[in-house]
Amino acid sequence: MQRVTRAEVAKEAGTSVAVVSYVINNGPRPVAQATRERVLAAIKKTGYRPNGIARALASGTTRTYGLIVPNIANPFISSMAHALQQEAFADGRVLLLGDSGDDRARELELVNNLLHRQVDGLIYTSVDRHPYIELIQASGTPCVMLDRVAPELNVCAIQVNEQHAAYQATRHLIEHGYREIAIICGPLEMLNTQDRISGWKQALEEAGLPLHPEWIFSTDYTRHGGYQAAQRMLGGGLPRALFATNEQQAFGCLRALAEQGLSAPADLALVCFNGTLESSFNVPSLTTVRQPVTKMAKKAIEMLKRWDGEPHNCEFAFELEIGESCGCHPSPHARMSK
Amino acid sequence: MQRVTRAEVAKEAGTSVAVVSYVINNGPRPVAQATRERVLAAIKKTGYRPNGIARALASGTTRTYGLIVPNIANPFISSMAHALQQEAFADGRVLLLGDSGDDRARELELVNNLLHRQVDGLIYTSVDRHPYIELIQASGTPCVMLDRVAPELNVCAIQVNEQHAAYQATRHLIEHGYREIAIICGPLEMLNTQDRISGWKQALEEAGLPLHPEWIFSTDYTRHGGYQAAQRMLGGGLPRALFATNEQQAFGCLRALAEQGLSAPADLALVCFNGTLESSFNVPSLTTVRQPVTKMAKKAIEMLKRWDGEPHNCEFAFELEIGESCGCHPSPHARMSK
DNA sequence: TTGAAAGCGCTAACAA
DNA sequence: TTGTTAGCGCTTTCAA
Repeated sequence: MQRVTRAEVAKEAGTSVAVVSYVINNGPRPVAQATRERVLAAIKKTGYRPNGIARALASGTTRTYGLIVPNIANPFISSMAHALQQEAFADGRVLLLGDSGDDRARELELVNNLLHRQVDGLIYTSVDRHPYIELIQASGTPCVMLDRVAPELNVCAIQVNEQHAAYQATRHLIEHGYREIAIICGPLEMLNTQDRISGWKQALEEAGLPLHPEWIFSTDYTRHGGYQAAQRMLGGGLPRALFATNEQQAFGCLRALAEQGLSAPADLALVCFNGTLESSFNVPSLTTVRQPVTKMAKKAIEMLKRWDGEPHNCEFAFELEIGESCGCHPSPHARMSK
Repeated sequence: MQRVTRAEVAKEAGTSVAVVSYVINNGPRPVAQATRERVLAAIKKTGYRPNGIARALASGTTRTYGLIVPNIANPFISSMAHALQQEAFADGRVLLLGDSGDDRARELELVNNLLHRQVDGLIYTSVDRHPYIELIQASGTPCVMLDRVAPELNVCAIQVNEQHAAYQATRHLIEHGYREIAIICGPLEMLNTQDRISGWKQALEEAGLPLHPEWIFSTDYTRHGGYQAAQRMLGGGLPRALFATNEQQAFGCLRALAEQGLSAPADLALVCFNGTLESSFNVPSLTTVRQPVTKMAKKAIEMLKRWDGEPHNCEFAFELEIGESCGCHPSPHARMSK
């Protein structure tokens, strides 16, 4: 296994172990050019590799961030994870991945696990937006939430204003002239579900449009959830437009529609939340609220680096990406039937 | 920060530090019931948390596996990562995520980085299937490849027989009666591209069908790649059927078709490789080669646990999931036009 | 059943 | 500029 240690390199180079460290770390002490070269030669000759664990123990930093997410298989989350890893690596760190599998108990285990591992920071999205903040704060570990959490928890968070985004998305449907606008949303007890519903409501009320409570279809944030919600919707009077609160629900919904011979935007205009590249390539492409994933990732890492223990809340501007599903652009389907 | 150490717990409990360890680890020595309770009380009182890094240094195991992938934002890969994390966690370990960002140089950095971190094992998919095996073997770190690699590299690998899968997928199109069958594939220098092309060829030759070299559309394994390849394809004489060598290429292709008012399976029958849940929910759903992700993840972790240094190669059975894109089932589109 | 103490491989303060 | 050495917090052997 990993046999060679620093002592052997020092012996080989005829120096002390400290000098070997100075060479490897480019500090904190200067090393004479000649000595440095002897050390480098010795390292090459022995095939020495510094032991990251020993280093972490002595230096007090693991050069590791923890990332806790509900489910890495969600494309929005994996694209965020991708961006975070790129940023973290630029900072010389790698990510310890904690995938809760949409399970609250598992999430708790992961929080504990990653804290024990002395991560230098934690980037955290809770399964149900009831995060285990006390644990993290008690450990003194820097932490950035990637979600809205209850304001009374004094935490750092990075997010877009989801209520406003939901409002804008719904506004967009209203500006199309649609008057019957339903919503497929996540579990009602989740804070972000509540935000998105409330943005939707606000837009409807402001426009003096009917707000049918039976047009709130709560379900999981999954394709299957969207599919089932849409089936329930199809069982009643079909609204003219729909706001789906994530991309996967939107796809599930489109599938359910198609199975009844219906499609967007012809039969139901659609906008959704947190679109990824999938939204742009889908047929029809989806009109969607886009979060600036790369910028947010950059900021998250920066907040961990400049940690001061204060609860900063950083809000990012979202973008409403116009696709074909709302009816703005002629969709390929439409062209097809020409 | 993390103040409390084992020494304080020992003092609080009036025992030695060793006993505290015995209690925490349930061994290797038995501890008297009364003592154990005193220790547990002391732990609770002081809020002590074992330091995972110190533990790793002393015990020689980090309880961590490294995962190196080309890009976590690829849905097939993220679903594999999800499954791997679940399995690893059941084994008391977490994953260090190394996302190469489709960059070969970055991949090398990550391999080195994770090896230095003394991961207990490595699960590795190379960007271009030319993995840095020597480095890993030199470190003695257990490693399982999730890809076919050159047979002369003596490594552990888990995979489906991609050539055979490509053959079966193409056979399926042939059995539909299609005679003009193109392929959108990845970069030609990649081993898995070659395998998939060769399965496609084999099926065509066996059936005595024409094999036009200009019907091999090589591109990136991305949506955009598939999109561009399809545009090139549309510029020439359109084949009747197509085998896309991953799911993202298939989606990109469908998009390009739609923009010309064409769709699958009516204008072009389509099968693809490595479908995920997206394939099933897409309209039309995709006929696709499915890898048994969960089983493969289980096996990968097991191989790392039972590491013996021998180069085992473990082949899994794939499944051809029939969707609408090949023309087997009436597609929602078809129904629509009824 | 428990205590003392020798590492694990490195960082960095202190001395020279 | 370089060498010596005391930790970092834990595991585990050796003695008691």
